[in-house]
Amino acid sequence: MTTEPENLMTPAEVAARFRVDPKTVTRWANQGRLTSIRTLGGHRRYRETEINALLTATPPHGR
Amino acid sequence: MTTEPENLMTPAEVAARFRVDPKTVTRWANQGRLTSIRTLGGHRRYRETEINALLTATPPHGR
DNA sequence: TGCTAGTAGGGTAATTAGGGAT
DNA sequence: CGTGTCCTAATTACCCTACTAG
Repeated sequence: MTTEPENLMTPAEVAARFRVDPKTVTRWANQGRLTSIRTLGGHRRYRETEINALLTATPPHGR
Repeated sequence: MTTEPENLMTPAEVAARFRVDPKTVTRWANQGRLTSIRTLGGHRRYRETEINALLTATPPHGR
């Protein structure tokens, strides 16, 4: 299927994952660093899969 | 739930817990001693659980 | 319809990254 | 060897008012 429904997240939800201000998420979207989908009223929604992919940790390489 | 959201801490918060300069926390991350997650702007966030684990006191082995 | 929380804007202050000298 | 400090550039946080989501 070419049109799979995506789980969307609100700015506040994305901000909570990254521990940043919702405004910062908006800035990322404006800069094109984040895919944003607009509601008819102009509010942004974000793809959950993309957020999870960007949320990668660098684990300690112990010792 | 296979992946639960992690509570993240800012460099300043981690530094306050350890009573060190934020720059020192950055060094720990660069050396791979600390797990770090990056914002899209390059700022680091740290896992609260990991910090708490590292904050465990070494009790005096009394007598 | 009204109501409340959240978001879009824009401006300005505070943090952070990175390097380098100590 | 580890940490704190100085510097500049970049990123993020907080302030406001108006509008949208539900």
